[in-house]
Amino acid sequence: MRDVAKLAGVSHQTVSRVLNDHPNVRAETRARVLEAMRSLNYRRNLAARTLVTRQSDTLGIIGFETTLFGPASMLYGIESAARDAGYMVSIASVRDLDRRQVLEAVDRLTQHSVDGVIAIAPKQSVTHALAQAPPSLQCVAVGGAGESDAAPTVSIDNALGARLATQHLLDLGHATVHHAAGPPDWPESVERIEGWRRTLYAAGAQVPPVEHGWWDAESGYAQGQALARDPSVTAIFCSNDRIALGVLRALHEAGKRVPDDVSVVGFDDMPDSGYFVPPLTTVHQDFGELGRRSLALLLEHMTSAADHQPPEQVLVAPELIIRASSGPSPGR
Amino acid sequence: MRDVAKLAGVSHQTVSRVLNDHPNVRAETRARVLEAMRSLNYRRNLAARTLVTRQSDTLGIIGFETTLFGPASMLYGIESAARDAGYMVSIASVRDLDRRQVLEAVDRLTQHSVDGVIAIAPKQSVTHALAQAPPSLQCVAVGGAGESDAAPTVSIDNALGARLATQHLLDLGHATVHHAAGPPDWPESVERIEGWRRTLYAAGAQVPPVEHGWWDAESGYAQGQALARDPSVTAIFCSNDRIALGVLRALHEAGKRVPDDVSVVGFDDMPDSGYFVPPLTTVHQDFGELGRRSLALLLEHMTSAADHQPPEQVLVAPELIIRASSGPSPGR
DNA sequence: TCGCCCGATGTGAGCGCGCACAGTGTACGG
DNA sequence: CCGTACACTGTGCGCGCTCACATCGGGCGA
Repeated sequence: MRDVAKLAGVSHQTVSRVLNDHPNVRAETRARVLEAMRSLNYRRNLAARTLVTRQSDTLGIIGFETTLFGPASMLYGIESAARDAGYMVSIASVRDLDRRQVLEAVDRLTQHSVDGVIAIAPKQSVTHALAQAPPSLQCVAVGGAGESDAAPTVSIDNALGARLATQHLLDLGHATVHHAAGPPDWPESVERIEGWRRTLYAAGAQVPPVEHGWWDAESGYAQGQALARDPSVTAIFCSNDRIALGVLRALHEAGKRVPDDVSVVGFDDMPDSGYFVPPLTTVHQDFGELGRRSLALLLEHMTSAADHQPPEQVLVAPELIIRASSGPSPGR
Repeated sequence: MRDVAKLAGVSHQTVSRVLNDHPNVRAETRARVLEAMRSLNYRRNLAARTLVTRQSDTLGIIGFETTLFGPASMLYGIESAARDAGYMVSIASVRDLDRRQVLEAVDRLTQHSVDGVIAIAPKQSVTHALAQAPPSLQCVAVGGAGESDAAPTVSIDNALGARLATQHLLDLGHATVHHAAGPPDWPESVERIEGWRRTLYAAGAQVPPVEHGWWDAESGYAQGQALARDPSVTAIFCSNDRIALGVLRALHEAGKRVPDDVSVVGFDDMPDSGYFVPPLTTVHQDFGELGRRSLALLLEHMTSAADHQPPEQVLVAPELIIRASSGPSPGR
């Protein structure tokens, strides 16, 4: 920077002003400085800037299961929104969502002086842990938990999605809708169950028992095999597309035709779910939007850190995508 | 730090020594300093450290299509290996792989003074761009291109994978193997084609013409429809699992049974490919290993920056996973 | 004409660390 | 008894930048 100042014939402070777009610099001077910067191929040292301003223009992301499509998409959404806002992002992945690991991740990010943290946080333990973070650090949770008491949250309206799926199947004439659920300790899973249950209840339909599983096709396959044995099952709402994939295979192997004998609906709208056999009716989540909204929320909280509003909560509406896997009830 | 020094009754330098594990500190002194750090809840300011040491303990990752399973897995592999090695990672995603965007990403990372860069770089344009990065910045490319002239590279042995798949089908008695390829300008796709072609050639089998497509199921579906029309097709090697998914659907809709009429083999071993209908025989890539190896290679190059070895190239061997989608040739 | 204000620029300090070097005390051999 | 060696600790400095303040000069109203 000193070299630039010397070459442009100004003081280092004027260079700094040009760098930071201060208004009170004569246009000609600014041009001369810019020219000097270019010819010296100067780049400012952000570490020094961070040292004095105490802000790094870097955001931290606490990632969980980021190899899965949903989290990976959120990550991408956050990163690209952050770039547009002039922020860099650093990642701290977490193998499990227990308090210790989350706090450790927050700590690593803090050490590297991030200005804020977005946690991909499908379980409540994360928001709880986040509440223990230094209060000067703004945190936002994105992903799972609807009801957050600690941190501001952005999530999909899972209950709405479940309602859309369930109602769609009821409208097709199915007497009731069975559910292949995700893990019981994930709020996303729980909220989808609730949405499904309430919709059935509102329609006066019988509410079948729920089997829990993991989020993958293996679990869906197991649940599907059980459901295929029950002849009264004509419609299955699956808690995500991977589970639906397993259910589809189980039904196929049991000789049940989809959608003629049984209708299946998923959740997520994974990239290729339109090419399952048959193409899967599912609930589309806009993960990119989720990322963008969470970034916006974080930035908002960062600028107005003084006034302590109650933690906000943003819900993003999902959308039902109707494909071939759902059709009229066979009895109709 | 000054406060810690005061509380422990030592100088700031001694505190620094404790922080950096210098040997020449009396055990008792070290304990006193550590105690002071704990009681003041002291964390060292890494920005200041970076400023003086000129290294940030941060690595940059240039990401491309990180919502897909493969890149997302590499990202995760790199990140977790980096954490174990004491590094933080920052991400710079890139929408397209043209030189400008890649250089821009390198620039952003450089500004934030990363110590090295790993590029998830399935196309050669990236390694070329990487060569233009400041020579002080160590770069490693991971993912696609076998033949790199510029940067050290870690990639899957695509040709080997293709050979395993093709040979497997030939061994089952198929007269030849058709190929549903990926995009023609991706080295991964090209190398798989080459491996497939060479295997057929070595076996004296006829080499069918190749159709190119994108990496998704939609493209596989289109290719599959064309292949289903040709009664001589009994075996199809797909350039990835998503293409295979589309091919499976096309075959199913055309009334072809898998594997009775046509065998299908994929590439990637995506999480749920074992639950396709039927479960997909495929070539397993260890993306996590890829990430770890690339990190190791980068660190190696960073420590011995002086001696300019020719750019290394690491190949990771894939593995054939045999499932139900491949079986004996119907004519046999 | 004088004084005042404001835009444009320069000066010095210090952010929190690690490095080079200078000290201090203790042990040991001559 | 002194000198040397070594283990341990302290002192100043500067990394590159921004902030608060000082300075300078010209335009404008009284």
